[in-house]
Amino acid sequence: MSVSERKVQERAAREELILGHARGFLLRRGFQDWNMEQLAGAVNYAKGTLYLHFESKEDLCLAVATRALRERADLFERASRFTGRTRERIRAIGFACCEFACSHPDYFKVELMLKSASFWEKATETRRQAHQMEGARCFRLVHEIVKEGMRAGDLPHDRMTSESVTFALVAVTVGSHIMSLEPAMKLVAGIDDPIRTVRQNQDLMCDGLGWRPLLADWDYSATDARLRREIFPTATWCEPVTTAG
Amino acid sequence: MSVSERKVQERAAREELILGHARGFLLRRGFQDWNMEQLAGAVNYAKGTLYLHFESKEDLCLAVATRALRERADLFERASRFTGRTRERIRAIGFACCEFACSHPDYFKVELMLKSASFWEKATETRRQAHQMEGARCFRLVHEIVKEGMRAGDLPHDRMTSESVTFALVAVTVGSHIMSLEPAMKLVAGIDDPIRTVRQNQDLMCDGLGWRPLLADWDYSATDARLRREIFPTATWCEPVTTAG
Amino acid sequence: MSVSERKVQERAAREELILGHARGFLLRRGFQDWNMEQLAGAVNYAKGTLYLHFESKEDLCLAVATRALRERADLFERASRFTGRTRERIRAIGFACCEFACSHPDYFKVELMLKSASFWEKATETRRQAHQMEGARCFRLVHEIVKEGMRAGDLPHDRMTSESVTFALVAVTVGSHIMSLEPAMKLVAGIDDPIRTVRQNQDLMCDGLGWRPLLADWDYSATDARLRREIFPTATWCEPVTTAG
Amino acid sequence: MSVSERKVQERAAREELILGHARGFLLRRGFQDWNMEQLAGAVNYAKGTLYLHFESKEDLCLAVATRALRERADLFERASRFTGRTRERIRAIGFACCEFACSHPDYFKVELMLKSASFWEKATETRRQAHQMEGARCFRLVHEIVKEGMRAGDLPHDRMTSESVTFALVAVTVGSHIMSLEPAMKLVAGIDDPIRTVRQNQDLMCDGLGWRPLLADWDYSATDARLRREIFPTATWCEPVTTAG
DNA sequence: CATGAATGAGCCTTCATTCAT
DNA sequence: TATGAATGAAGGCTCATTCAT
Repeated sequence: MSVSERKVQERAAREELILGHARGFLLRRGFQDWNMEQLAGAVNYAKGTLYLHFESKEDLCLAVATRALRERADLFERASRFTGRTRERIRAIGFACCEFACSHPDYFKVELMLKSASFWEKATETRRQAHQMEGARCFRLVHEIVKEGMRAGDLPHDRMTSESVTFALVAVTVGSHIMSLEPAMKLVAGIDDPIRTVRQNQDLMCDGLGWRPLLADWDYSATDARLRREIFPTATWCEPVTTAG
Repeated sequence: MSVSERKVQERAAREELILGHARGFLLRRGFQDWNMEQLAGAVNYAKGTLYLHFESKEDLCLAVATRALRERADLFERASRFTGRTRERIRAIGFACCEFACSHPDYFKVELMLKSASFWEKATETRRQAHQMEGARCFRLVHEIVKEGMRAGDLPHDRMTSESVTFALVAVTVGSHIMSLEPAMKLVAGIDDPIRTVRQNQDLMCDGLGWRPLLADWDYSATDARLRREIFPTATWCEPVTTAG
Repeated sequence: MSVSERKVQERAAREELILGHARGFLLRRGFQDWNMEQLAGAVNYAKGTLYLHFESKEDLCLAVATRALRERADLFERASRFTGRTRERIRAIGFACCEFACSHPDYFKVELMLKSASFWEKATETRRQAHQMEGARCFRLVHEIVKEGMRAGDLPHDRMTSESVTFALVAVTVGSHIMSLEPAMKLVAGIDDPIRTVRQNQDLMCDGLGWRPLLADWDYSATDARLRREIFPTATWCEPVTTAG
Repeated sequence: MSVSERKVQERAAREELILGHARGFLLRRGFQDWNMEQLAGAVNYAKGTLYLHFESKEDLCLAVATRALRERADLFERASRFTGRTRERIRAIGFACCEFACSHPDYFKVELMLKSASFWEKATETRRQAHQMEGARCFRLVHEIVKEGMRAGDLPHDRMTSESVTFALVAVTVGSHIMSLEPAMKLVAGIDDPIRTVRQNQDLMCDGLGWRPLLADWDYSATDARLRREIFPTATWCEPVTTAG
């Protein structure tokens, strides 16, 4: 029993090792510019061993994406436990977003890749579902807060559906992240701290949605301080001073 | 003379033909899942002929993207001629965005592709510059209106730089387009008209930015009607009735 | 008549132009590293025009080689008219060799190429024969002098056949030329004047063959002076002072 | 241990197999007229397998040439151990030359190919150096004997440098080999035994250089007999009766 | 006659995947 | 179970040659 247990553990550890290195490759070089041989070399296992864990290169890459997405959802979940007014709570999600972006810079590059290639055909059905599930989890966690905001009267509920509001928040976040990646954009728009920009845009969208208390009516730096203390005490990300308040 | 003229025209026509089919391939199958032979077959020319027009597959694909981006910039330019309050004018850009998205659904898929691969290394310098120029043109046209909004006092100028505002608008637009492509997202968020969603999110962002007149204070359906009449009389896109006003 | 004459002349001139440039390409880049398009560009005619003169790339290259070989044979013929003892006369051929090598450095590179590729299959039969004829002409001119040397008693006729002697002379000449091309050889053997080396080796071979008067018994610098005066007054090649005598 | 040993052996054996067939192709068809697929077919391995051994077609071909050159240098080395007068010793090298030519007829075709193409750019640096090293080894072994000949007073040392003498010997040998390849030359010069012709020309050159004892003053058939006995007992090449002595 | 656009066979090389050991 | 040698399909690109104008 203990032997088989250890085997399971070792197998999991190795899978983790592979995924970690694959993630590095994926972020740095995209999908084409590396091959399974190089990955095998990097993790110090044989090529064949990789195929004991993943059915194909696409399968492996999808696993990388899913694992990241799961971390993201996990962070969202933790952020969901934050208490306070609903706008404070959605802000916690935004914080989680940034925490995630910090430890996974360029994650969206990977995510984008999934949209174009023939990953989905070549990946395992199981893994496909796993990925969609994590995506749905992220959406749901935001959606819950949105719905509560409407119930609480913080957020108008007669203008838009809760789904549309959720979508708007997701869109502004994803868009901000992606455009931040663009070096030309950074230059031209004078963006020196991409993550802060993401948060700012989220704030603007919340204000636009009429989610109270508006930026002008509340001291969100206090919220952030509490959030950090209660939920993300070990946050790696160092938030700069907000000037927009 | 007439002969050489015709030749030039025929060459241009064929280039158009190639670009058109390449665009179709790109949208439907991404970059990997087709090859030059198939494209040659589709346009009914020989492989070598393709290479009389484009130096490499990457070069060709970049040309596809640039052509689309140019159309986008052209539409922005036309929209820029719209008169009225600055918020109305930025709305005209948003309208142009939608007009573009209508005739180029999935354009952003192509654009995203450019971010990840090693296109840029393998494409001609000329074409690289052409692409960046069109991108800059789009940004600048929006930026001009933002700056005027600030000058006119429609848009607060002490909270954010004009570049940050522009970036926020770009981000929400791109993000909305991209997320709309996601079938899962459509389903889960109940999005039936993606383009309307994009416009709505732009509106929300403008409100969030405090760009007056706010959605609640102005009848933008009248603006839209005038815009259609004066600038886009032949708009292919049929805007649904706005419910958010 | 005058018109058709001019046409013939123009055609010949153009063929000459093409051959001249092709020779340059062949010498500088071998057979592979240039294409018909580049050659057409260099001579300022269209690709198709090249094919009005030559049936294939191989055919063209063979023509280049043959033309050079003909010049070589022509020089040999002129050298053959030199009078004096047979060893002086064979020396005249050696002089012709060097004169040729001077105006066609690296000619042997081209000649070597002919040995390996599938030129012969792809070239016209006519051209094949032309090439062999010029080669035979060169051989014959040397052979005649060798035979006369034997008849005159300058060259032993009981040790070797006249053909073998001729072959030995050809071999030492070709070998010296080819090895001179080798940069490494130049370096290692300290060869600063390849052509002089060729002549020296020819001399050594003649001595080895016992062709009188031997190097030690005759003032060949006087022979050379007369040769220059009588046969090659316009020799481009400036012979260095012979030290071996 | 035994397993890995066998693997190494098998790998070496296959490399040998590939090189052998490549050599055949190279000799029979030059560099252009065959492709890697055909070679793969000939050795009954897949195309990809070839690339496990060699980085490119050029690399492979250079390896063929180097391997042959190494054998040549090895034979030279063995010949160098022959004792006797220096002219006898240089004759031993000539013998080695012929022994090599016998087992590698047409080797010079391959060697010539290396001079013209862009092999050197596309081949591995390692292999480039290996080739040059073997070439230098051949030259050095001859050079040593030449220098000793001068020291011993067998060879005049005031007429030519030792390097020039070495070069002359190399030139006559290479030239004789190459011209022997020419079918037309064989015919016209009545060469029935090319190798004997090479040796004869070497002898003539030695005589021309004044390397004692001259052909007329020494019984080299006795030397040859001893050479065969002491150094090349298993010589595959059957020397014909020398008529020139 | 001269052109040069169009052709398409041909080739080297890569690399995901398999499977015998 | 882990390996890594072997595979061979696939694809981008070149270029000699043709032929309609």
